[in-house]
Amino acid sequence: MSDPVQHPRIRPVRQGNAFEEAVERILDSIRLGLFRRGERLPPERETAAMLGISRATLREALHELQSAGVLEVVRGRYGGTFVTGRTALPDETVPPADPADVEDVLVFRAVVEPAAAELAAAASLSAAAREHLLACLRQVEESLPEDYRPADARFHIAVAELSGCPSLVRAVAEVRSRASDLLDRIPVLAVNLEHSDRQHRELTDAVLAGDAPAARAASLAHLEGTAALLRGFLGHGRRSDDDAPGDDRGPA
Amino acid sequence: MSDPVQHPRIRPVRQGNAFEEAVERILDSIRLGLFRRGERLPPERETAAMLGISRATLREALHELQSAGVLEVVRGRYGGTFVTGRTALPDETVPPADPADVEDVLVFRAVVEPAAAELAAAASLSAAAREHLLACLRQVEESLPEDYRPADARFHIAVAELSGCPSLVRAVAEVRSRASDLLDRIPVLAVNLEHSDRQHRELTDAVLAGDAPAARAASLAHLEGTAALLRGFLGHGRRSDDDAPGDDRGPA
DNA sequence: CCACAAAGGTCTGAAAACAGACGTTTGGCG
DNA sequence: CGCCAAACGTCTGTTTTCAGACCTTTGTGG
Repeated sequence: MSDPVQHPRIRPVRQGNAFEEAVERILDSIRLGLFRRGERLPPERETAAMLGISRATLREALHELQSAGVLEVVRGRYGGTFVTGRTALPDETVPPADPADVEDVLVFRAVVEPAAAELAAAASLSAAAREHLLACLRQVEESLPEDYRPADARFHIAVAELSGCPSLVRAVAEVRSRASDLLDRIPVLAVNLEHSDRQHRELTDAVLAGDAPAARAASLAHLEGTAALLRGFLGHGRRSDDDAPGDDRGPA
Repeated sequence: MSDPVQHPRIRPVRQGNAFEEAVERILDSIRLGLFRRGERLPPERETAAMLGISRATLREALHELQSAGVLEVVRGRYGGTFVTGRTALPDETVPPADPADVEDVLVFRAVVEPAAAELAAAASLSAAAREHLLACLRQVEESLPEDYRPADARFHIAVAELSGCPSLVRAVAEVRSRASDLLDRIPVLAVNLEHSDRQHRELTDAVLAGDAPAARAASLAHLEGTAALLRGFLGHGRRSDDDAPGDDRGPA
């Protein structure tokens, strides 16, 4: 009763505690490469304001992350909350993935990421923006395998940022976080990284060249690898082409 | 400092009270035509669970909506919480729209709605699903002008539901709600409705025919009307074509 | 007429979250 | 050396939210 898809707005206004949610968000940001090893989080008051929670609640979250070894806190001037690089929580259990959820993530991702790439290519980019994109690209290429995922995520979010559409950036970041959760459940093959790097390069070139259709196509192609992997390990193998959005890249 | 787009995951875990948020969500659902005049909301316990809040908090929200004349409550068996049709809160002030937000809504909408239409067309639809879509279409066509907006929203959400991707449905519903807020700020021209109805018919036909590219194109074309309207009244008139996503509908 | 089902109505004590003032540590600068 | 700035650290009282038991209303059906 009460199919949730029939009530898309009647859904949780919060997921669990403010405190747990804060832990998740910060961890997410680290796992997405938005805060890197050695970097400092914004001051507590600022972070609390960004999260819309009180400083007391934020501090609970920071303590949790601190005792998990994810963050280190330094007092005094030029102090702050620093990222260690560790990203595992002690109590993390990995429940089996729901195939419907896998499909949802993959489809939604195939909607928002290519669109973001297309918009990024269509936008007029400042020199600084171009440089930033290239920097993110280099960092993926130079990252060690264990740091690959965050660098990769950060690169893709950087692309989305160039779209100039904040809602789209949020959507990309969120779906990517969900995808990462799923990817954590399956083994990583180093062979794929090189292939991935090539695709990143293509995507970057298309964006910088202002070639929107090419950027869209490159993004889609890049997603297909992950999609196949996840569907193979976690889904029920529904791989017909006709549920892929944006299949207008082929001959019309 | 701390550009929000740089921290897409560090954003409010809640917007205001649970109670206010609940009021918003329910009102949203009514405005989106997901609950119609005379319909009954799910039982309090169920709604509270769906919203992830306690029943006490939900009841605060219901009381607010009740005293605003939006809801009517009937006790006893076959009782429940019923929608009156009124959708205005007493204290609603309309702050000027932020042009950046207008642009964000329009762009994001142009990303998710055409994608949803495309997926809906590509999906294999049950007879019931087809019938539901047609029913929603008819209800838009038959709606009185003052009920047009909710019927219209419901139709578009129905299309999104056919995509089979819950995240996409949520995204469509949310962005449509934001767009409605903006549309409330500008005058409505009855002339447009007929045009709109034609486009709805085209979209429906494409979806039912399984013609994904046509569905995408129809959806995009339909959005352009609203987009032009909103940009004209509220934006700063940036109307170059090259920031429209999915412009692959024209000759490549 | 009575029991039951299905809804809303009420109450209470506990837990979570908040706001905001105030304290402490540390490094730079004059 | 002493002051200041910019962080984190602590505390207190209040408000919000929760969980869950229990009550009341009302239509149906035996």
